[in-house]
Amino acid sequence: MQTDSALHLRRRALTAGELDAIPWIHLLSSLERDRAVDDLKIADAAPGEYICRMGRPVTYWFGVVDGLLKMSSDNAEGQTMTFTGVPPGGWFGEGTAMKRETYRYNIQALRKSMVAGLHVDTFHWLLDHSIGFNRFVMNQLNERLGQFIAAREIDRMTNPDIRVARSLASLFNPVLYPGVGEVLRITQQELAYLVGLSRQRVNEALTALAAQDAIKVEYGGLRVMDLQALRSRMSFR
DNA sequence: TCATTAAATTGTT
DNA sequence: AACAATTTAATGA
Repeated sequence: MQTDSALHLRRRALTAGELDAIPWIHLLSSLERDRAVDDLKIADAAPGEYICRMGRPVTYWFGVVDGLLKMSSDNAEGQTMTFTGVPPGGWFGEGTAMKRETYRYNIQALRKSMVAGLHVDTFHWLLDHSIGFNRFVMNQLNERLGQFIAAREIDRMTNPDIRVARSLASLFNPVLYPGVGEVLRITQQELAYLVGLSRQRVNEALTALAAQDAIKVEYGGLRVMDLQALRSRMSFR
């Protein structure tokens, strides 16, 4: 299905819109920003294509400009476990980039996406020079920790409605994914892949959530009406 | 720009 | 898993 070759990042000038989709770019001084922009590469990822694979040495710190990615890992039995989706505005791999280790998970495009990459060396240079960048990364690590703890809870829930609600809530996380905003572009099929349910069941759960005015179901996407309701949805049915 | 057609997505069984 | 209904994207005059 997908080729084995690494994602091909090409260098080109990013448009103003693409730069705006990079949340940390505005935290830099003009000097730092010039250096970052000069190094930034951009790539299109086809559906199913791998952005990075477990065990490969870290070369880039990645961010989603547009589209939707899936973060997963393969356990000892060879089964694939999905951790989370990565919507626009999300950056990942900072932990491994800091330690210059190998990727600890796979990142795969769920649909045609646009991915930006910052070379690890530049990533380290920014850590050494920009306080704003450090703050961003620290905040990022902290927020993701919270998200992964929440993900463990989600995994232990049996009720599909709640699983869908909580998974959605984490995709709408404004700190980790500032590019998402009010409307998350995701099909019910894609959400089904992420949550690990059938599309039918996801559709049913979404209809239920819409009936409670927590979300609005739109063609090719979902609109949050009440993020708090998604987060705190408890089991009662 | 509009009308037609194909493709994607959704709702339902 | 299959189907029909609906929405969007693509095409070409």
